Amino acid sequence: MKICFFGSEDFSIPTLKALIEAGHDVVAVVTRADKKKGRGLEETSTAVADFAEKAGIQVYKPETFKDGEFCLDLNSIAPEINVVCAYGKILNTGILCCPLKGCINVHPSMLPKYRGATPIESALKSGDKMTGVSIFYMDEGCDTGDIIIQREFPIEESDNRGTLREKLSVFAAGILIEAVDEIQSGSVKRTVQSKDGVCCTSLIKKEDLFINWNIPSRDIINFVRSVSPLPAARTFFRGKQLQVSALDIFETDKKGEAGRIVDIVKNIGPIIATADGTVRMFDVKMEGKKFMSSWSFACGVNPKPGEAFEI
RNA sequence: CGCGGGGUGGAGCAGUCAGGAAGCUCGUCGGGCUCAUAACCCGGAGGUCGCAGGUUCAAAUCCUGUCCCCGCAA
Repeated sequence: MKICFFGSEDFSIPTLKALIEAGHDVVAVVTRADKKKGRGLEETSTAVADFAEKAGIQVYKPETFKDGEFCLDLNSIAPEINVVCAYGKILNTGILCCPLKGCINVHPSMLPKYRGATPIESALKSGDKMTGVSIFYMDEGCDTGDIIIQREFPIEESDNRGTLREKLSVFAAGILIEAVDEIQSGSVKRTVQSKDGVCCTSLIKKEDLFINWNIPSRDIINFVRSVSPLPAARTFFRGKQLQVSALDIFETDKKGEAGRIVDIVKNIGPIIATADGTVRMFDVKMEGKKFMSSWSFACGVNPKPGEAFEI
C-alpha cells in the first residue's frame, strides 16, 4: 500500500517502523515543524523526522495546512491511505479527503472512552486496570470516526506514563498493520462508535502537575504515575519545588493533616499524610539536582515531622 | 549569545554574600550496652572542596577561563 504517515512523537515510531517492515510503501512522512527547544533554545527536529530521514523517506514539516500548500503536495504524492499516529495537529478536510482509501488514526484507548489528547494519562489517573488501542477512520470530529479494530490491553500496577506509552506504542503498531491489511484486501468493516461511555480528555496544563495532598492516597498515587517520568508531578517543600517519581501507600499509626510529614522512617524517608492515610515517596528531585532516593533527600534536607509539602 | 540553579570524604546536604584550622544527617570499620536489634552509647578511617590559571601572608570562599549536571521557558 502507498502510505503517507503522520506522526511527531516517540509513540509514533513503532508504528512507522512496522509499516516499513511489513513491506508497505511509505512514500512520505509528515511531522511537526522543528521547534526551538531545550537549554540554549536549539532547533530540534522530532524523533520521527530523524527516523524517517535515516530510512530514506521524504519528510514534510508543514507549519500549517491553512494555506493549502501542503494539500497540493499531498495530492501529488497521492497516497492510498494516510496513517496518523500521535501527530499533534488537527488535520483539515483537504488532508482527510485526499487519499482514496481514507485516513486512519491510531488512538491508545477503547473509544469512545478517552477521546482527545491524553488517553493514556487519563486511564492511569483513573486507576483503570484495562485500556486498549483503537484504529479508526478519521472524520471531522475529534476521535469520533468509525472503528476498524479495537483491542484491550492490561495496565499493570507498576506501569506509569512512560512504561505504558512504550508498551502501547508497540501493541498499537501490530494492530495497525492488521487494519491496513484489511483495507488492502477489502475485507475491512466499519463500526460506528457507541453513543454510551463517551469521554473526552484535554491536555495536561502546568498547574495540573502539582500534587493535591488532600485527596485519597490511591488517587494521589495514580495521578503521580499518570505523569511520570515526564512531565513529572510536583510539590513544594520549604519554598522549593520538588519532583516526585512515584508514591506508594505506607501504613503507620502516626496521623497528621494532609500534606504534612508524620514520620521519618529509616531507609525509606518521609511519610506523608493524605486525606485518608499515609504514603511514602520513592525518588525525588530537588531544583538543580538529579533524582535521588527519598531517604537521601531525608539525609540531606533533614525534614522534621510536622513540616508540610505544599500545593 | 533566552533566563536561572548546581558540582564539598561512599550517599544526600550546609558552609561561599562580609577569605583565616572540613561541618550536618546517614553509611562504613572497631568497641560498648542489650535476651536481642536496622535501636542506643563511645571511638576510628575516609575529602587535591569539578578542572586550570590569577589575587592574597592566607582561597571551598574573591577574579578569569574551562568541562559536566539540572530547572524554567518553548
